Amino acid sequence: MQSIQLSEAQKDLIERCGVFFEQTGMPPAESRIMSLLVVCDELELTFDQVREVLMISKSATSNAINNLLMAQQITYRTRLGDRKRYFTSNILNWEENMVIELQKLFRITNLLKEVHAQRTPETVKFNNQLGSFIGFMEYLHDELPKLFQQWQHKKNPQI
Amino acid sequence: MQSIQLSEAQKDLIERCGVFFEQTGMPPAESRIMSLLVVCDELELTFDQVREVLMISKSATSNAINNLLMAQQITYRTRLGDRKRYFTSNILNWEENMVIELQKLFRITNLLKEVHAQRTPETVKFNNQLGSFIGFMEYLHDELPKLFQQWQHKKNPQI
DNA sequence: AATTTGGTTCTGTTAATCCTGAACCAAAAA
DNA sequence: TTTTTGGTTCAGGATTAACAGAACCAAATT
Repeated sequence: MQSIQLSEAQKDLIERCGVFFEQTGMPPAESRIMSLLVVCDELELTFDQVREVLMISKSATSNAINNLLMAQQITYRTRLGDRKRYFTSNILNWEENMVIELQKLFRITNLLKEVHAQRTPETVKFNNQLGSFIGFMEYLHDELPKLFQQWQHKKNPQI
Repeated sequence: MQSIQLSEAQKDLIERCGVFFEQTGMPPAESRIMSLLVVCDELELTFDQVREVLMISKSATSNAINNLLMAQQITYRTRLGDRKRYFTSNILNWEENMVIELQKLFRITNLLKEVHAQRTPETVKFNNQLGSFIGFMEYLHDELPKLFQQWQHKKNPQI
């Protein structure tokens, strides 16, 4: 098995990115795998390369990888005549990811609409402020896709 | 102690909003307090009202409230000649909150810049895509405040 | 001075998370 | 047919999180 090497700087960066992902609620092993796949020189790593360089057990590696696959955070490809899977970070498919994250964010808007609808009419100011917040969320929901298109156009003016 | 009443619809809504907050990484008790304070008819609740209606212990209430205060998710006011604190949701100060959330989001941009800076020059396409992602995050960082201003202007055209 | 109020802090329990190591398995290779 | 490869699944173990209950405390009230 071709084991991979990391510089001290890379190891440090993986740990720090790992902490970031942990702070977003991702478990430690998954967080490090995410980080490893963007930091290391190799574009794709096998199960065993991940396991070895991160020094985690096979079962932890298996579960973490499968969770990341299900969460669409990583992908893999295969090669003809080779049973191994070659895993890559999905961070560069960030357009899709961002859409998913935004959908999550806007779930709160729907809940807040329910809250707004059931509130006592007594608290006029509170209700108005809540309505205003909901309004802004809906504004964002409409405008963010446009912002994305503008950015694409700025990058590729010919389109 | 003036204990508060909730309709069945309100109880259900509190649980569902609570689950939403839990999914963002907030502990159960804190999640329910957050939800209670936007759903219930009263604009402000005391320590004991929260404790009683949510059926949690004094210590759990104390810790949850103090965590929410530190995280700026709730606030309280006091009344002259009254030792109790009256807690309110800070969700309507969402402008500030959104700025804080965005700062968190952009912490990943800084990490990704470090990743980009240390990457092997061999992987040209990957590096370019990473650079492109960073570019979009920085674009968002610049444009989101403008979007917010546009919305305010749309709401209050006289300003 | 004793009690009540409005909490905080400490200790212990339960429950959940995250991991290891071992057993296991199917497909491929020897 | 046996062994190796590339994993998965299962049975615990360690750590951490979240809460309850009780003791505690200072300020105010009686």
